[in-house]
Amino acid sequence: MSTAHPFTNATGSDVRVRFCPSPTGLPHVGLVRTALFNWAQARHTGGTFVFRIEDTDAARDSEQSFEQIIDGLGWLGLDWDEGVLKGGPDGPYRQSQRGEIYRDVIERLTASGHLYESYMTGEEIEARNRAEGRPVQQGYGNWERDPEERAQHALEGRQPALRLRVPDEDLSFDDLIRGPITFAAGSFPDFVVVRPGGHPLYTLVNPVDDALMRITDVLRGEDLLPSTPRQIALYHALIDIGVAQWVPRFGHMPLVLGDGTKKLSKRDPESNLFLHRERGFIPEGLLNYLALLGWSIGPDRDVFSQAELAEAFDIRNVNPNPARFDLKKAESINGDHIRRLEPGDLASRMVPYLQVHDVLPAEPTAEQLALLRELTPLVQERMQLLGQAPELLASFFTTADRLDFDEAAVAALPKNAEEVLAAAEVSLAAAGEWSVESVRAALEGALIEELGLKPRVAFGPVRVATSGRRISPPLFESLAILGRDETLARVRKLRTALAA
RNA sequence: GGCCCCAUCGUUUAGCGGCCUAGGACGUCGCCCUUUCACGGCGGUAGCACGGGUUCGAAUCCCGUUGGGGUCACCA
Repeated sequence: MSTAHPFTNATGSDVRVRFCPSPTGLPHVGLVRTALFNWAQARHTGGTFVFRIEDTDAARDSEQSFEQIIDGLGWLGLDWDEGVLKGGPDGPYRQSQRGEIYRDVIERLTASGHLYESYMTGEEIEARNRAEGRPVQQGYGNWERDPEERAQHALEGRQPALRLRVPDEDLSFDDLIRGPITFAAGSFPDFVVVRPGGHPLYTLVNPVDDALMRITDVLRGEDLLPSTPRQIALYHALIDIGVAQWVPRFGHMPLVLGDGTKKLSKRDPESNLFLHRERGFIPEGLLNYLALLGWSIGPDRDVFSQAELAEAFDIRNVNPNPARFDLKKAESINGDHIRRLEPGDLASRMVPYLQVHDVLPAEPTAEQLALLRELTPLVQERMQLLGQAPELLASFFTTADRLDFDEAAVAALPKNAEEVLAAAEVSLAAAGEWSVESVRAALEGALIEELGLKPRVAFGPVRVATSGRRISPPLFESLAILGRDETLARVRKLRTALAA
């Protein structure tokens, strides 16, 4: 490796990483994982996290997608130090606003002979490969390095693209995750960096911005590994003209796979960040699970906070194997994090989910919020997703006359359900002060002791009557919260329904 | 096809030459707790792809095979 083109050896607070998505489509989990690992590396080293937007493809980029990415990062609590919406010394941070900067670099690269004009179209390249008996997949043959070749096409008055003249030497780098990797000289041809008409491409602007923003560690998906030697070649050119001082380190993170063996596709619903949010993942849980895709905080442990992640994370400990997105495990981790929340916090987080399902109105009353807070401990241990809250809690925010009984739950009731309910009604009506203990005493006395029923048979009908469901929060606690009148009304309602 | 990457239970991960008769978690199965569902507890199931080396000793190092994946745009 030539000493003229050194790699960086930055450590600690000199580390600079970046996240630079292209705003095309919905944020997906692979994108989030990339952001997360970059964030974690910056926070762990005490370095700087730069957030840049690569919107150089007007045909595919959208403002909506940009806003969704901002929304997603904000929701997850992945904050950046320099970049979009925040500013910094190297702005602007949207590539669509950096045209002047690229024009200048392109001019200097051309003047120094690193770029040359290329007039051949894709069809011409293919035709020539066929004519010369080369495999078409080999692509461009660097023919226009020869000024005479160029001149022929130029005469036709065409606009040239610009290609980087790649060095005729092996290109190696020490991948932070995979170790030493070498690409042999000649394994890729001179590539286009500027379209005819002057529009710069990703192949140029990505390394140029990384250089200008003095990025030290490029952490990205494994799918970009094959393009790394091209970027290093460009870096060498940028060092030659004084735009860059060194080549960054690279770390290629394993791909996130879908159900099969294939990369998680954007079409796959499991890849959609917002779908997970809608289903009730909390940021703590999703972040924790995503971190587990390729990384581990240590043996015998897999539930941790974002702060603990930052404390322990090191990109060099990331496992190079591709990892499958396992929704079951993700939900389990999420459930663990829900259990870690303060009840008051959990209650507030459930509100939007309850509103979507009309369990709560857009403007809940203080009484409703207090009731929700009171109910939270009853459901906290039986949820993996916030989206499960409406099903569990709906019956507490309605009245007997509007309560619906789940058909399957009613159908599964024992034959003597009506008799059970009658006994329950009498005993509950006669119970003294209404409390968890008095409700328990009344029901156990009437159903277990007097009727001699098994608890399962005894309490099932009462549960269905009061919650409308087969599954509910703990029964006695639920009844205590519902109150005597409401409880009795519901028991009577189910009795009537069964008698009909 | 060329180039490149990867290879431990179904999944994910620990393991960085002896601590491994390979550990954890999710899943799954059984049991306990229990008024449902959960939570929790206990126990079971199941893995180093294969073949050569190197070494006193290999899941760990090297080579090969096989398998999987990525990438080969005037997209990013």
